[in-house]
Amino acid sequence: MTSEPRWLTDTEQRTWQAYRRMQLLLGAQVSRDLNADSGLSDADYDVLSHLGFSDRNRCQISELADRMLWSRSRLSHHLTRMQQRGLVVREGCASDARCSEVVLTAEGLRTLEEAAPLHVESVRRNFIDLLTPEQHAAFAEIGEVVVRHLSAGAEPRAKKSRGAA
Amino acid sequence: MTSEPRWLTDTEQRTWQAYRRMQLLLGAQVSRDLNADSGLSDADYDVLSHLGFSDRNRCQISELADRMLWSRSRLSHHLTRMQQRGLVVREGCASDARCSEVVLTAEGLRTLEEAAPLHVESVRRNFIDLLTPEQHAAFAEIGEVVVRHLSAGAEPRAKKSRGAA
DNA sequence: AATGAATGGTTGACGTGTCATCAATAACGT
DNA sequence: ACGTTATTGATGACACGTCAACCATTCATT
Repeated sequence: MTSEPRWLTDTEQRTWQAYRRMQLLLGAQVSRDLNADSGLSDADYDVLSHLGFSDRNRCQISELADRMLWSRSRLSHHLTRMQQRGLVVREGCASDARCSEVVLTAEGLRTLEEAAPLHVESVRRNFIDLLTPEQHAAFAEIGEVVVRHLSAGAEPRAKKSRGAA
Repeated sequence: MTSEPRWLTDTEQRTWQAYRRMQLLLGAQVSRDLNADSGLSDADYDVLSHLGFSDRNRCQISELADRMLWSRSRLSHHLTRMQQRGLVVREGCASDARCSEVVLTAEGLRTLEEAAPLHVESVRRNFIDLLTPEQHAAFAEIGEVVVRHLSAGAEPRAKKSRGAA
């Protein structure tokens, strides 16, 4: 016999339920806002945002996927769609013919700059501003503990930063 | 002029990032475990679980959708797939010919009972057991605050429990 | 009883995410 | 130089969620 299964205590049940419901509702609300405000999906915004913070608004595809914790396939599919909408373009890479880069188009940049403040407001309204400073600290701490635990398990996709390091 | 956009402070940024990453990684890990252990998706487990806690392992479809915070359409599609796999069956309702009920099959029940302890273990391993009791309390509190805020916005789909209340 | 509105549930089309696979290219050992 | 292996990225098939359209039934009003 393996050890008796340990069910969740009431307190633990409460924590897990709270998390699941928060995740569901918060995600839905922020997505809804984003879409209503800017016509973007969560995924769209993530891509635009990551590119906006990248040097010269461009990034190699694999690196972008890694930074976003997305699969390459998912990113590739999504970029195809965003390219069709004129938000980004792919460009070949001179030094390595296998590589491609994505770049924000002018429209992509404009879209991002329009969307960002509204998105931030939504995040504030539905989450950030609901928490006391103490709760911020506590929450961030918890999140980081969990992320650290989960990142430890998955070996970090041998990042061969050629050149530096 | 609308007011100057308030960006997130570093602390707030940290909270938001922690949340997003935790959500991404934790969801992925728990899903992976569930699928590896029991061949079930998150959605599958949720349906089985809700039915398992229902009276006589059955539930009216709309009510189930409401309890799960799913759209009727989503549930209908998913039930079709689960029915094809033999986990649940639909049955008509005597008192109101519009209604249908879903019932766990014997196999569905067996699957749930097999999956549940493993799933609980996964949740413990990747989340619950990483938190101190104080963190549990803090986290649940935060989650509930957010859920309360978000539920307040959405008016609650007038539930008219007719017949067997 | 008859009409129209509301409710329960299904369906199809479409966009998206995952997985396995593939072509092209690079890196490496001989 | 050659062949082998790893890596980058794209693609097709499939599962899933959303949205709008759609029947069937029931309720409300007359």
